[in-house]
Amino acid sequence: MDRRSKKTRESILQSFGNLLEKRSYDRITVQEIIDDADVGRATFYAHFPSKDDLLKTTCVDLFDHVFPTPSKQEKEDIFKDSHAEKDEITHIFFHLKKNKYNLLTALLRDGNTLFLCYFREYVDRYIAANLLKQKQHSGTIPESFLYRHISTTFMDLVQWWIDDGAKREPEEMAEIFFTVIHPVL
Amino acid sequence: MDRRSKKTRESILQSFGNLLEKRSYDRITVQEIIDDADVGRATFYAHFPSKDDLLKTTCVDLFDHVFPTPSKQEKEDIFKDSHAEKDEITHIFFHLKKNKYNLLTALLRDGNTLFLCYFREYVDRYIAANLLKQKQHSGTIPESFLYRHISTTFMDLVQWWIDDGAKREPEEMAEIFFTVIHPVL
DNA sequence: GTATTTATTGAACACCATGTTCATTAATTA
DNA sequence: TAATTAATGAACATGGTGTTCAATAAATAC
Repeated sequence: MDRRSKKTRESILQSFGNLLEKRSYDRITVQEIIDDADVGRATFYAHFPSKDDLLKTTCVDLFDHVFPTPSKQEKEDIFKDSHAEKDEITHIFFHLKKNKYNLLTALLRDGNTLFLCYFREYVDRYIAANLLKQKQHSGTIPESFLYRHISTTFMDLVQWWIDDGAKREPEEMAEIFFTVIHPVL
Repeated sequence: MDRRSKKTRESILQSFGNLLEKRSYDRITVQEIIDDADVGRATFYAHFPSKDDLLKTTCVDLFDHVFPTPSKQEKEDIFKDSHAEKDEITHIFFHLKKNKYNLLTALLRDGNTLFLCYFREYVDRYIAANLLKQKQHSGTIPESFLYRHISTTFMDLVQWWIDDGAKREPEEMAEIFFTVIHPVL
């Protein structure tokens, strides 16, 4: 890719991230972004068709770092024991704290509907791929609600953790998650 | 109150409700509301300082119908057994289906952040007042997350129920709620 | 090194939505 | 009947999004 394109794109994403830490998404204007990124208006729209698209790209960047795709050696590990499951969740909390933590904090605090949709998309996929391997049908709880409930609980736990300053250790968070979720599994 | 004021106000709220069933909140314009309600622009702003304020009024109207305030004979019932708790939740699901069901469906489908804030406000208050009477401290789960988790689970269950067409009976919903929640209480 | 392609620029523009103002008119209440 | 209160609509200020285009600068191909 052209060096100019790359620089422009990254400058926009960077500025957008900075601004998100100061203002909620709705209250950030394209004008502010391009002023901060120091690019022309037309340039912005050459890279991103809309502000919402910029948010989308940001979310994809973010979550692709956080939720590993089970592609490589892990593909062999289809039959995991429940210990491995806990390690998986612990791992996610590590990632959440390490990669783009400020950005995630800003987006969660904001609570924007679009962002939450992307977040849920990734969590749903991740939970389905890693936590629902073998399950017996519980009596009272409809399956479709159960799946949803697990994703929702995970998202809610992340939000609570970060609201609290992400002070607790990843291991402890995984522990809490399974304490809440295991009885219904 | 002046008959004119009352009529205008109700006409606006009615039209807003109608429109919410067709379009998401963000995509409804004040112009559409006043066209449908057949009132002047200045009149609209004499009644509601902003579109967001109209949403707020709508939410308050809605939730005040759904979540009963424990004011009258119920004040005596402070020491409820767990059977009464289940009846309480059943009761809420009845209300949700009976009162302004279409409006609620529209607002939930939309998923607007502002609406969800009001929803959570009411749910938090309700759960705190009716479900957290006597509780022993569980070991692993921090109390502040537990409270939040119960509210979130309730909201999520309502959303799932309504997405599914609210086909299930209120009693069944209360059953599901406690099956999910009781293990952590 | 020159030519060609590709990206950036900025200013002007069209568009649309919010919320305000005000003088006029109509309904309500005293 | 007089005084108050509400409704009206058109014009307006403001501020945001996204587009266009001709000019310019940088990157790449030859």
